[in-house]
Amino acid sequence: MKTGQNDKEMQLFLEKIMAFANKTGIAFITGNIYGGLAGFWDYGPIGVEIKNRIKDAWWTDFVRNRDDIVGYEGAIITHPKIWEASGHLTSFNDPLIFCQGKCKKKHRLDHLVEDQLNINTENLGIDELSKIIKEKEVNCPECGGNLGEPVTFNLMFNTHIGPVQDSASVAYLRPENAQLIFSGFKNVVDSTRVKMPFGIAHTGIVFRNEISPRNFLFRVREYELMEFEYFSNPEKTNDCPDFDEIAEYELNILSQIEQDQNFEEDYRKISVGKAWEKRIFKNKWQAYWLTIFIRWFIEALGIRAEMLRLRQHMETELSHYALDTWDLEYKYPFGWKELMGCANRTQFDLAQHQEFSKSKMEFMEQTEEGIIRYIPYVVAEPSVGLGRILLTVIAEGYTEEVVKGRKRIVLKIHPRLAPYDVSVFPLQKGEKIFAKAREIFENLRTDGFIAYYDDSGSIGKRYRRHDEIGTPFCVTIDYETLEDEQVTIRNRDTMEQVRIPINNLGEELRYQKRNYKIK
RNA sequence: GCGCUGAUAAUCUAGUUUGGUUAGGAUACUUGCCUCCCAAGCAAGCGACCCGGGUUCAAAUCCCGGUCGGCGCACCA
Repeated sequence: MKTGQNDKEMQLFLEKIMAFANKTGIAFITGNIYGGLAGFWDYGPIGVEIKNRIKDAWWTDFVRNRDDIVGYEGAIITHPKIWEASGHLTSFNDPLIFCQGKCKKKHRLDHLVEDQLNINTENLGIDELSKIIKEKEVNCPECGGNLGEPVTFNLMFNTHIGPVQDSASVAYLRPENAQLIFSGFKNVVDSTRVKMPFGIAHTGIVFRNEISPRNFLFRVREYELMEFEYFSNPEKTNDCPDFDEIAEYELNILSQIEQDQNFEEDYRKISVGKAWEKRIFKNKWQAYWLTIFIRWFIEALGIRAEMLRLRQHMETELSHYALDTWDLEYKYPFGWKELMGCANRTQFDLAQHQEFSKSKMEFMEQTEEGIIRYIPYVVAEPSVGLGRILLTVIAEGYTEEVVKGRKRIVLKIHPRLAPYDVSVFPLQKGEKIFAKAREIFENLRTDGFIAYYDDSGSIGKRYRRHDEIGTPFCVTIDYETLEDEQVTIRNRDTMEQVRIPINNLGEELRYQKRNYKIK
């Protein structure tokens, strides 16, 4: 990670991005007229467009355009039993105790009892733990101070169903979407003709009562997750027919090995095929999906390859349900951080739901030997926060250039993600030229483009305004247009202009959008 | 959540040390004039001391509490 002066620069960059997002109508802290609410964000007119287009790109590429993934959307307020089965009710409820002495530090009550007294705490509740601490007169391990009364730290938001608020009416706002996919698994299997292996995709808002929200849109308490669970026959978890097609793809990797060795570089380069041969990945499908997503971020969203890496979780880092987890990390202004997570969740969740609900979670498959039944195995769970992609896309795209001695701010984002496809300007004032420009603008809209019309200020000012929000193309109508039926297309990144017949306009814009390359 | 630190218009900022005039400037935005292929110029307009309490004749300025941000620690199923 960078140090010294660079740290300062990076920090200033994040602050610049936040001010930029505010100025251009991308994102605002919610309730800011009342001072703001930490960890919750509102999206403005430009932000909501970019956000929706990112979501649309994801859904189009991973659900609509694939034969092996179907969609699902669960309820936000969830059946409480789901979180008992998933383990969230125990692992999201941490018993904590605060030092009342000098250091004021916070300790996990269960860890304290385990470390200090060597007692297994697995089945002990907060009251029992508290009693043990008092009986054995355990003090703060940091400063020896007295410990106060324990509190429960619940990372799930809860609410009550119905007007009576008692313990029987408690329900939780979902902290992840995955459990809605698992608990709805039978619904999908029974209502559609899915064949193994296949995925169930889900997008939607989740709620986590994070302790300290930080870094703009990065760590927040309410955010939209886009993910799918990819299921396989547990006997065939490495049967990945398309793997060979991507085997040569070069990945930036920081596996457990490099982290154990305190590897000095940010990552090591290796092809996914070689990494699989060396069993750096534990599952072939997981390697496949991680590669597909790396490629998606680079090619479909325009993120620079050197800003992305795959980092494997250390054994101690793994969640209770995961066999192996990889983070797809982006080099944010505040360091390498998770953009997407991809866990191998095994059969854990479906088995849990089978046990708790008494419903069979088995999948029936017709094979040459006859019908076999099994609990499907989740080989990969690519799960990504929409807000984090938005932050990444803005951080990647935000560019300052000097043009003729003046600063030009350009949001160089992929045209597929831009809030407007095209903006239409009449070059001069005049009724005829306005009418022509309006006509072209309306035709572009009819033709399926998200278009904007602007006739205020100088032409240069209009270009700059659209550079800032990332509009990739501006079409200018001048007096000659009225004679020769030609218009000028101006490119956001290069500022170059081409003059083409109006009849070819839609086709040309579509071509340029499809073939867009970020330098 | 703890510690350090900060908060002046949509944005950037002067003023806060040492309380005292109508809180100054730049950018952006709106309107008009002029110009028309890269934020030109001129004129006018719009717009702020984070919230609450205290001290004082008087608070943007001093004190206390809160909110929000940044950094460090902790947390990140």
